[in-house]
Amino acid sequence: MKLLIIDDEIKLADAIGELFRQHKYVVDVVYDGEDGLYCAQNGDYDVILLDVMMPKMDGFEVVSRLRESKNTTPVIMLTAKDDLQSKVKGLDLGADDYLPKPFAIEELLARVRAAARRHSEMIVDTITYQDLTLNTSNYTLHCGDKSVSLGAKEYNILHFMLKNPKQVLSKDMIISKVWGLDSDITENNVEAYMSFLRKKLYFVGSKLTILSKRMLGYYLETDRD
Amino acid sequence: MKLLIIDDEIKLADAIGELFRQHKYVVDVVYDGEDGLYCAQNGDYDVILLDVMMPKMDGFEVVSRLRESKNTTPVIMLTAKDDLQSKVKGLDLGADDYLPKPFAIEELLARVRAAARRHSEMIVDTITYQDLTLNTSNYTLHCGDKSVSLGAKEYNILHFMLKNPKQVLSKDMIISKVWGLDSDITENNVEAYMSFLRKKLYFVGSKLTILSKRMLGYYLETDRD
DNA sequence: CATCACCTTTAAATAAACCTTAAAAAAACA
DNA sequence: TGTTTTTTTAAGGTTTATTTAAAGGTGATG
Repeated sequence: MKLLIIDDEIKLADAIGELFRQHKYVVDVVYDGEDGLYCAQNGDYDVILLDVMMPKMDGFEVVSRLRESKNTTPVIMLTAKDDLQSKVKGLDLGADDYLPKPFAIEELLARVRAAARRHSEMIVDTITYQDLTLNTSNYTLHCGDKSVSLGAKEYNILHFMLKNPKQVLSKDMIISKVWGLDSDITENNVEAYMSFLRKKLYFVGSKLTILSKRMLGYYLETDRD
Repeated sequence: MKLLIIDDEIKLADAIGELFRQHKYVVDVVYDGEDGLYCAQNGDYDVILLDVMMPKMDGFEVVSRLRESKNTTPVIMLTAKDDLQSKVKGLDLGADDYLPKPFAIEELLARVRAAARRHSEMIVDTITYQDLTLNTSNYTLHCGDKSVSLGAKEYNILHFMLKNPKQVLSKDMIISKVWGLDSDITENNVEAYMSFLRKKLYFVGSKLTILSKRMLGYYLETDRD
């Protein structure tokens, strides 16, 4: 659990930080909006606690810019103002929750937990082409109800091919993509991996096979054709 | 609903007691910190109203000792002081809310209700995946009728894994989540903790094991599979 | 149809990644 | 304070993805 606290009231910010550390969180504390925005965009936080009234850049602007940059980390806004107007403004700009100061410590803890829980509705990323689905979060290949686990190199190669289907990919291209430009890997290496991958495609029962075009490279295609 | 009032201003304390009795609460009233602590530890209250400034033992000490003894009954602190410092102090020591005197009757009633509700909602605070249950309020791991206590690092790592099951989590991800971005922790550190956690999973008899994918990371899976 | 260049597959070797453990250091606790 | 627990460091042993190598295919070309 990783938390970012952005508040210019240094003592309060530190006290909250300490509180969450006692609750086993990893906590970063910054004291103004600019630093806050920077951290928010570059650290991988579960929740951000954001004060509204701050010098340089206020909380509204921070949350607004954060959302502009497509960051979806849950933000709980903290403010002395209890008025409906700023509450609505904060929520409209993309905040997830709103807690007027002074707040009860248990409530803060609870809201942070709740926000983190809501957000961690896991996103499983996949790439699909024809009957193949490559799960990019656990490196497995699915086809129908069968699946196989792929090694790092196998995964990278197949990922490359699935992202460029119908293209003939040369061994050089594959080498530079998967091993990097300056590697003393031979083309036989690619050939060996193609063999491994063919086995796995066969194993999961895909209609797709890896075919080669002499001198040119490899591509995916349905086998009876 | 059972309420404990601890306040050395006898008339005020009795008046508040009467008020809550009118609202169907069961109320105990005591007039100093020592008696207050004794009652708080031995009675089963839903909420405790605690004055800060008292002879013998002040409110800070009461709440601090109460929390030391692992009692989690919600405490609302009452005080003449409206300053941030004593507020933060109270909250840090484990109080749940803070109400400066003089206060509006309606607000007091509302806060007591809110505190009681929150506490009862908060009793179950666990993450479960398959046969594992991680208790997030005392950092223990349960499986069937066995359980183990986890250290902070073990807890954070397992928490991260339980929240993202079926995902392969790289060592980098784990390091930045658990130790923070700028730490000079090595990957071997993560490996060591995986070993500790594996022992504990085995100890509680879970069907889940931590598996690793070379070059990619770690994930949870049932062992026979 | 013989040859050559390229491709495929497999099995064994290798080196990098991973695991475990012990012990030192640091932090929490009492 | 001394004691215990947790965290970090370090080292040697194990595993396994990756690489190498070598033996057969394949098909285009003369």
